Amino acid sequence: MSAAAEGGWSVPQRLLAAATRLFADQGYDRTSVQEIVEAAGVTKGALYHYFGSKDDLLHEVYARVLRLQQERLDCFARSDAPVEKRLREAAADVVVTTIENLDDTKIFFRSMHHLGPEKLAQVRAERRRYHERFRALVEEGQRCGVFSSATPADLVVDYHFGSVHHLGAWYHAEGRLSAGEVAGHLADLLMRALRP
Amino acid sequence: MSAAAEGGWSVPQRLLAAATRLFADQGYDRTSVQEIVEAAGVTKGALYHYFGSKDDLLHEVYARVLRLQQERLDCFARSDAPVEKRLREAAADVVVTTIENLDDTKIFFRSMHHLGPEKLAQVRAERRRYHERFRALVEEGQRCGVFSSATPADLVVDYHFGSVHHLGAWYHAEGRLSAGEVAGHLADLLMRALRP
Amino acid sequence: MSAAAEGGWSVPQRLLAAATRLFADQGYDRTSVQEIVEAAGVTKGALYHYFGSKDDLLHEVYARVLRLQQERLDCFARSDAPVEKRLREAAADVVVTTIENLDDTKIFFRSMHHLGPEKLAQVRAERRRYHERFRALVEEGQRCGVFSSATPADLVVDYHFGSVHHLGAWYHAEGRLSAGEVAGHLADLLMRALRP
Amino acid sequence: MSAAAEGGWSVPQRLLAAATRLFADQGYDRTSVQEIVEAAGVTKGALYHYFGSKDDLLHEVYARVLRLQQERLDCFARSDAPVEKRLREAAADVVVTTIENLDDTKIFFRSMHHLGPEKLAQVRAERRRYHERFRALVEEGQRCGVFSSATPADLVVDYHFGSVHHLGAWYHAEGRLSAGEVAGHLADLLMRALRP
DNA sequence: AATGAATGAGAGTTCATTCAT
DNA sequence: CATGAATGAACTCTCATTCAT
Repeated sequence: MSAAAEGGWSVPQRLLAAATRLFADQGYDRTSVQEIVEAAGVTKGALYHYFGSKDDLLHEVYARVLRLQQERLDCFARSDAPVEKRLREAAADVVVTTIENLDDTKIFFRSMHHLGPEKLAQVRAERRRYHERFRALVEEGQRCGVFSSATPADLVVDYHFGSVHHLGAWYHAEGRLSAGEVAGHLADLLMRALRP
Repeated sequence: MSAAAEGGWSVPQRLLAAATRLFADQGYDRTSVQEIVEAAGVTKGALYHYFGSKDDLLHEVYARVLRLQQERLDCFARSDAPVEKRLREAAADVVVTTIENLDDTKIFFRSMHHLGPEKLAQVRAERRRYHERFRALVEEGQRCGVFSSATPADLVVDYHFGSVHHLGAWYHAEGRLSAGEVAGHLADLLMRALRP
Repeated sequence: MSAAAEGGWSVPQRLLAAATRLFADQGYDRTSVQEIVEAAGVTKGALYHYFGSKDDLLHEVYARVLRLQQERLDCFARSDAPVEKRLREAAADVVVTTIENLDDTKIFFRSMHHLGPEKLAQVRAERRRYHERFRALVEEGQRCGVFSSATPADLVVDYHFGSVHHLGAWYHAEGRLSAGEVAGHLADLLMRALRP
Repeated sequence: MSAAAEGGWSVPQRLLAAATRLFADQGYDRTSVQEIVEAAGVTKGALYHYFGSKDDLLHEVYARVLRLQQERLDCFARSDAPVEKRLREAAADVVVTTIENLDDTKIFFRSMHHLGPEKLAQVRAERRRYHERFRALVEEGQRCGVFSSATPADLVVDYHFGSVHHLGAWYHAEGRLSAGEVAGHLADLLMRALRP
């Protein structure tokens, strides 16, 4: 009954959803715990019953994004298609999932430095694994000769992910291009830059 | 005499320098006015004598970055070299000046949303002009046929600037590559992505 | 079965033991109900099933101490030994039982003011009876002339009990002196101070 | 002018006085910062302008008591009177000054454990020096043979100071005995207990 | 008998800003 | 020009207690 109230979501789900929206809109520091609990329709005590701190909420958002992206990338990387197809699809997919979770991603890249040291280290470690898996695809293609080796693979990865992070700064759902179209274009740019 | 003290810098200069370093290291919200004045070796009264508010300090940092980048871009765009040379040099130069002013740039992209509405509008307008001038170069090349038209010019610009914004997240002065080398690689990637 | 678990103690006993240790170590205000129930291995609901409030736990500790001390004193006072022997034994015994229940005694003297008014009055009344019974021994000796009458009896009692309260501040079980030795010395000091 | 307001006391003095009274009446934990600033007629900001924390206020009270007692004891100990006179006067004086500063002393013995670890260590070190100076007097008399050596000197000191700490529990200014009378009696008890 | 989610009031602390000097 | 005392509102977080289950 009380679970059915407020849209059938549980209290921690509602809190996480409210925090995500507010953190994305206003930034972590500019969002008060009071705003979050009001948006979720609960009291402060309830928040601290489920989350140890405001920091914890942020960490939960990160965990969700990291898990999602890691799974998608694994999926593409493990395919047995030619490496250029695998990289292209991974490069496009990270754009689509970023746009589909634009709030989470905005928070991710804007508020990461607000995490405490040990949580930050953990997030960074996961992030690094993600980057390395992506870089491995680039290096594989460079070794096979299907990609140019003119640019070090890690710079290529940073180049592409730079544009992915930047999506939050300009992409709007009501804009001219759909998520898929943007993804296609950005993946194209990457593939063309890698042509030997 | 007091200007000669503390390295010969004026009080407002010292305040701005201290604020820049602290904002870049800790973020705008995490930096207190008290920290700034202590780092600058003055008192709060002095800060409020020269700057209307903490917000004003942030705005000054922005103004400095915007002015610098605008000037550099104008310089390259106005040259009468072939468009591919002009774009390549502009693309590389924005990387170098970003790295040379990495603190300012970190602040720029991380704390923009802390500005009040009217200042934000002003900054965004200047930023848009900058983007458009850059885009004009891409479009000029596309019209001439020296660049591929497969990707809309504004997406190309966002792709490149994405990687520029991202520099603050990974570039370290003590790293493997010099600013010039990174700039060369990133400009290369852009030019290769634009090959017809 | 659940009584046999956790060392065969009942839930209220476990709660009282946990509360006693924590109150003595950290003080009443610094100890949260959450800590108590965790230390006792039960939940908050269980605590509030057996005790009306956190205050009640404190009161139970007091009741235990008061009952114990009252009984011991009665035992010595009712003996038909000479008054100097009765007083000496009572004075030494209160030291030993205080040391043997040092946690309870620490709480008693440090947290008494946390009780509500009516419970406080009740505790103080019992405490006063205890003092008066002790004082009666001193006065009896003074009337007989075996003790000096230079100092009013109530001051003598406060003098001795002051040192008893103070035990919690310095006595450690691992120290140089056993409880019995300390008791002997303190009782000696009292008796010597009372020599005519 | 603003200094003349509120009785001519400075803001930090008023805060310290208010805190002392409230800590003595209600205990440290039961006294809120809000109560203190209201009693002092200032705002919370003012309190934190002068004191780093609520803890700091407590520490200031301690520093005042410690300084006072140390000075008085030094004064008596350095005299060239016979040791029994020096000890008697010191033992009586600590009672008088304790009664004259009963609020501070209550706080001292009841709330010491609320200090943070490093401040606590500092206070304890000063306290120990005080005890040792007192003990040295007892030992000197024991060596000369004017005091009995039946009880170890440190136990004697704890015995006396126990009764001093205890004063806060029963002494009232309106009571039967003046501070000087109580001091005389307690010093008498000590000296008689030390008779060979 | 026992759970644990949820409350709501209040805790200590921070901070940008003002203003008399 | 510059000081620094003082403000007042907002901040994150804690906690004893209740109640439906």
